[in-house]
Amino acid sequence: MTSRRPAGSEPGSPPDHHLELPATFNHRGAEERIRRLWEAGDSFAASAQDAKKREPYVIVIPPPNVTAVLHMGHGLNNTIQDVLIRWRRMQGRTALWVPGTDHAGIATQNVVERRLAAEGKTRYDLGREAFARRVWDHVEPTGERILAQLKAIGCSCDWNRARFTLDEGLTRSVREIFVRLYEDDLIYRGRYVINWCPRCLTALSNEEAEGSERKGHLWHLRYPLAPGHETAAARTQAAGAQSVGRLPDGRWYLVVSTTRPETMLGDTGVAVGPGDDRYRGLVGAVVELPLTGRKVPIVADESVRADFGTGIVKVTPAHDLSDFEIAARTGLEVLDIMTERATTNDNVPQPFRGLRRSDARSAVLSALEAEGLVAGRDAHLHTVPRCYRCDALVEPRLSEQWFVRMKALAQPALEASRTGAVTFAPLRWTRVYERWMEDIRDWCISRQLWWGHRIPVWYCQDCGHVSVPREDPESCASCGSTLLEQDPDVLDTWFSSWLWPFSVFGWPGESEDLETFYPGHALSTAPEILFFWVARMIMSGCHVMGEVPFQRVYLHGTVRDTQGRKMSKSLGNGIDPMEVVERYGADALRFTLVAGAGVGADIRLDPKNLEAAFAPGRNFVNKLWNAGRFVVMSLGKDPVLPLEEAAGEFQLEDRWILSRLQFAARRADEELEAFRMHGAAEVLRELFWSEFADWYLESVKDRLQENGPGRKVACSVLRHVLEEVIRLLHPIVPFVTEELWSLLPGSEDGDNRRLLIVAPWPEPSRELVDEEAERRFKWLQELVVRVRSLRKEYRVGEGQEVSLLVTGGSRAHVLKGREAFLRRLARVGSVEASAPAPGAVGASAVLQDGTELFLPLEGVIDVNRERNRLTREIERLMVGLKRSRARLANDKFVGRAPSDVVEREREKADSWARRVRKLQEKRASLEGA
RNA sequence: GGGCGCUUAGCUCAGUCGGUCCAGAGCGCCUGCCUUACAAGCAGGAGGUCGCUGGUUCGAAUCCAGCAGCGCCCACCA
Repeated sequence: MTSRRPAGSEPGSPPDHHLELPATFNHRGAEERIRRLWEAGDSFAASAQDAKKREPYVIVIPPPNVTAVLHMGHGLNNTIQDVLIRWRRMQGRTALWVPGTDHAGIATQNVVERRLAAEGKTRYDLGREAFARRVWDHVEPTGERILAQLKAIGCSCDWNRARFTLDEGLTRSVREIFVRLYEDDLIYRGRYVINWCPRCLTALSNEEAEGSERKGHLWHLRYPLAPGHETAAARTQAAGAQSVGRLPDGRWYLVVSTTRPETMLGDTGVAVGPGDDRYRGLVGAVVELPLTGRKVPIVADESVRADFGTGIVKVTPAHDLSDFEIAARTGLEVLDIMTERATTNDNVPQPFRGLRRSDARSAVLSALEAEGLVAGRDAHLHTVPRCYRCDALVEPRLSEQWFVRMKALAQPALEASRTGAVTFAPLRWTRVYERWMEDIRDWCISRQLWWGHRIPVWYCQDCGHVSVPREDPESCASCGSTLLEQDPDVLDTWFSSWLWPFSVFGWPGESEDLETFYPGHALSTAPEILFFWVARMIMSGCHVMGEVPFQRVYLHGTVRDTQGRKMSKSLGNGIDPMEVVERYGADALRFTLVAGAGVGADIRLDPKNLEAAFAPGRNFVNKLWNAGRFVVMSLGKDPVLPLEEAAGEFQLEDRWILSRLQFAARRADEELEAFRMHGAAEVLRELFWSEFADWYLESVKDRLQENGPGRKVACSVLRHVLEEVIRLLHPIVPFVTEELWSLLPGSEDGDNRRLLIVAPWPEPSRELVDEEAERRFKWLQELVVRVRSLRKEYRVGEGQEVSLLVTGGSRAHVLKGREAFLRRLARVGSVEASAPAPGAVGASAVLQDGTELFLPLEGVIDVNRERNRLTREIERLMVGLKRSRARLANDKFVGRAPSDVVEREREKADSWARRVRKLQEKRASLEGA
């Protein structure tokens, strides 16, 4: 067998073509350069023309908010999308990924308002137009940076198609859909109790008011009955009701319970349950509302439950949704007591005007207290709604707003899920989606903001005519007056996002793009916006385009810190993806995220230790780079034999790795198909690292030193497998693979003169699957590992070759001609198929198929010394073991010591006993078989 | 109040149809190696009653029931 010698040291050895490749992948230099190559090659662009030749595959990006730069959640989301897009592109699809950003109404306005506040100003100081300019000034650079960041992590979007939800085209889409829905009576204006954020000063949709638990009080208030209704109260008390009584001045009162006493100023009635016998006599009576002196009626309503509080409820229709509904059913008046100009609100008695909510509460309570009308209070845990953008307590408030009628829109979207036209991964989200759709409520879309799409509605100041036109009107369509005023409000930011899958392709209006690229295929996003966005896109898609906007929805997990908290700016536990890209490279970021996140599973990363958090990706990329570097250097400049021509000369390891490659390629496809990106990453890591690098490369090193057919065949396989591995890994780690691709010498089909990004995805070949080779090689692997293990056990250094006796089993013949292999991988000098001589000293092991290995150790190690060492160690252990056993045999110890101490003692003894047994076996093997 | 999810090695997590990938990976740890691809590495190890209790089955991490702990979503009990 050829002994090892330095490459290029004599004629006949491989050409010395030292390529000066650095030992680590220099991501800082390479990524930018590779990105330019991709862009110069127009690799990301996809046109309707292309799609005629190759079937399209379309993803529209969940447009990041222009409020701020990207966080790790975006890193995960966009890596997932890019993996899908790159994979499909290599499969030969016209892969189109449409990028863009979202104007994010409230969120963005808040950010800019906070900045103004720092300057001591409010938006009113600037006025509407100047404020809007100010927002644009913030949004434009941020939007640019977001797109640059997406590029930095390797996203292969068609950048020429980048859209913004507030750009001209999308504004047209918003206008068109608003007008259409209005014409179809699916948009209406009405006075309802909506969620009002008193900090953002705008209405919110139901979804934008998030429930949060809060400790508060349940107050019990006494409401006196109006003169003339005493008999009703007396009858009630006679019937045994506890919540009716008499004040010192003789007036009768009822006790009502409320968590928000200040709203009593807006009460217009009191309600009891219709089936509540205690209060049957009260219905129809009149209460004199304290502090205001208003006379309000007592009504019966089925929403009032007898078993909560006193079973009597105050009704404040303008400030509580359920009270509003009671009023609607019973005809109670609606009285708004919280207005922006509260100081002039005639509904509120003078002392309580112009107060904040919390001040109003204490003022009302002390006033009631003074009149002896507070019966008491209980601690109470309740859920209060908060603004999803600023966390302020949301106020239910009667107000005139625009709504979308959702029932009809939801029907086809619900159907789409039930028929499987759209599917969710993980599957469990299907039910969540359907339940929401089933009892969907109307969508409040008007916002009292200045940043967003202005509501396209004009009110005639002369005749009151309301017009909702496609073009801005000059005069009233009804009376001709030019005194038109546009609705001051803007639309919910999601009102533009929900059109995204078709608005980005130029809707309204026919276009080739729309025709070609709608519907798309997959959507990847966070489950938080399932209702806000995903569900609504499906509704608008079905309604406008008659088809769901995508077939598959992948809802990925959340990026959290080590404590499981969601990463957020306010907690300061975020990780800046750009910092990771800078330090470890985009590939390291991507691999870590992809490999770390199961389907829909959260991913935990330590923001305080980026080094550890991204080690999996960084290590992998480095390994990939080095294996690639080794192959490139080994191949040299000589032309590489096409694989088909080498086929006749394949060695066992060649057949093995080629077979494993087919297996991994097939699995990778399956995993990606099911959105199991982590599964793909794992399969490919196993193939590349544990099989190709750890075993195959080591197996062929000797052949590479030759100069002849053996080397040629090895080079051919080496090159082929690396090339395929690089293709398979490209969607996950695009930069380092593209770099290696460019370094690989020209392949048989010459297609690596093209960029890897557009190279074909490997097709598993049935012919290269070789189960026999896999079995044999697996056996060899086991043998090598056992020999290494024995060497380690008996401290036989790697500098020393051992000989090996092999008997039994069914595969010993596989060893024929594997001397070089065994020497390299296990430092085995010679192999003999024979039983050890009687009395031979050595170590033995049995493989799974029954093959017996015997490693003669005499002469290799000092047997006597090793035996003595073992004896000493055994004796040392025996001392401890005996003592331990003695304690366990002692009834006093077992009886009195705490049970966990006894338990630990048992474990200790067991573990000692095991070790002693092992060492005794070792010593026995040294005595000779 | 409803609904959903999670609990597997010290840590973070895979585990598809119940059975030779079923007890796995990465990180960490121990031991030995700077072996000319890679110390961000190589080789050899240690480490887990798969949350608990029952049940179904020839067979359960996997299916069923109950329990415990954690987390998420939805909901107008004032």
